[in-house]
Amino acid sequence: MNFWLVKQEPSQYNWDQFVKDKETYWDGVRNYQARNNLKNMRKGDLVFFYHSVIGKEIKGVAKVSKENYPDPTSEDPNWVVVNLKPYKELLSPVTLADIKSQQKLANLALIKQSRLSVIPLTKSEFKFILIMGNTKLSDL
DNA sequence: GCCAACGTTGGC
DNA sequence: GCCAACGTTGGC
Repeated sequence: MNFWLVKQEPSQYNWDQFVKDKETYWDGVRNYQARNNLKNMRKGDLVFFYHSVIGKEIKGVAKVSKENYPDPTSEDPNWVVVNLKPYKELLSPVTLADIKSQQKLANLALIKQSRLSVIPLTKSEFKFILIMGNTKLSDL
């Protein structure tokens, strides 16, 4: 299983809307590095949902429910989406400031490449952030 | 609201 | 193929 983090501005699409929708396709990725990460997602992978600009915090965990397919919002076959389902809300959201204060997380692309919107994480990074969020997952 | 970082575009 | 100009993202 692999671990990821996706970013979105909550004014455009936020965690609460995602929970209401029950499932969504993650569209609008127009960056090759982020696109390549989308393509590497496998069904069942766990994905942090991060609110950029407003809040700047990880709100919850999503699960990949469908692997990459062409982005229905683009004519260009280069771009793909995956389907995500809400899996678990973090008991306490983990802020960017929290993450920056942790030496263990200093190598996260979230910090190093602030413009990348789809980011891979290691299992230990993922687990560490879950602990920071006071959240346990039964299948980890 | 500003600006640094970075990706993309287009002229040469 | 290089690089300047420009646009976008996102933290502060």
